[in-house]
Amino acid sequence: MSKEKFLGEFEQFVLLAILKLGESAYGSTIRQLLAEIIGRDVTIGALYTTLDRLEAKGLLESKIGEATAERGGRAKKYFKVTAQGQSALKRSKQALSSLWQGLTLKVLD
Amino acid sequence: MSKEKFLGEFEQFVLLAILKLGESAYGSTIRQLLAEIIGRDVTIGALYTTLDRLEAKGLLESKIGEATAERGGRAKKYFKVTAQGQSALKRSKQALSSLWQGLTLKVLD
DNA sequence: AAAACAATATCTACAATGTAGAGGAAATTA
DNA sequence: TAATTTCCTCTACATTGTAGATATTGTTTT
Repeated sequence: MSKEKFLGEFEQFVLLAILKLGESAYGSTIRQLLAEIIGRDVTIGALYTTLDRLEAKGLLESKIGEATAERGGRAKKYFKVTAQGQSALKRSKQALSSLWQGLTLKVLD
Repeated sequence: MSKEKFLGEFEQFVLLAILKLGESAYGSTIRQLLAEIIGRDVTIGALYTTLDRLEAKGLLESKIGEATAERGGRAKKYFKVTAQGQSALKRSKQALSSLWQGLTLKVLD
């Protein structure tokens, strides 16, 4: 089926963050980790838009958590990288590899 | 002055390719090297559009070569990464670093 | 139970980047 | 000067990036 599309860079970051977060990946935790990884802030709107798109493409799946919050608030939506998401990421990594090596060797430091 | 914008991934690849090509960076050589690096074809239109945009942003500069061709044809347009281009790339590399390391550690192989 | 509050997600819009392909320019050669 | 070759320009549209305002859904307060 797949068109073997390539992931955008931000998409890759998002996927990675979710992978790292494991069970606790939802909006604000993702956003937080992302900020650390990327080194700058990410607005909530930017994040959710990307999350939705990745889910639409089948690279992520989500489930609404139970509303067991302690201090009120809407239920969290937990995300998880699908198998398809993993392979997409794996492919990206391939291409990234040459970029990374190139940049590393090519002075720039 | 700078808005400190981030480079797109394809833009990074293009910049790197030009850096690697040195004196001989023009349309078709860039396209060729890019194909190797990225692992898939890049249409000529896609390439020039990006080249132009990078130049407009001051990350690249170009000069038309002398028409000393051997078998006819229009003069080549040679590209070169500016100092500004180098630093932009350097900044991108920073962010890429965490992505690359994350992907490397996070199994996926 | 209504009002205020808190935590989270959805929607809408627009900007930037990615991607293609048809077509135009300039030089060489027949 | 017409044909051929090599290369670049233009136009258009798709995808991804980014933001902010707003809606939902619980809890706590009054």
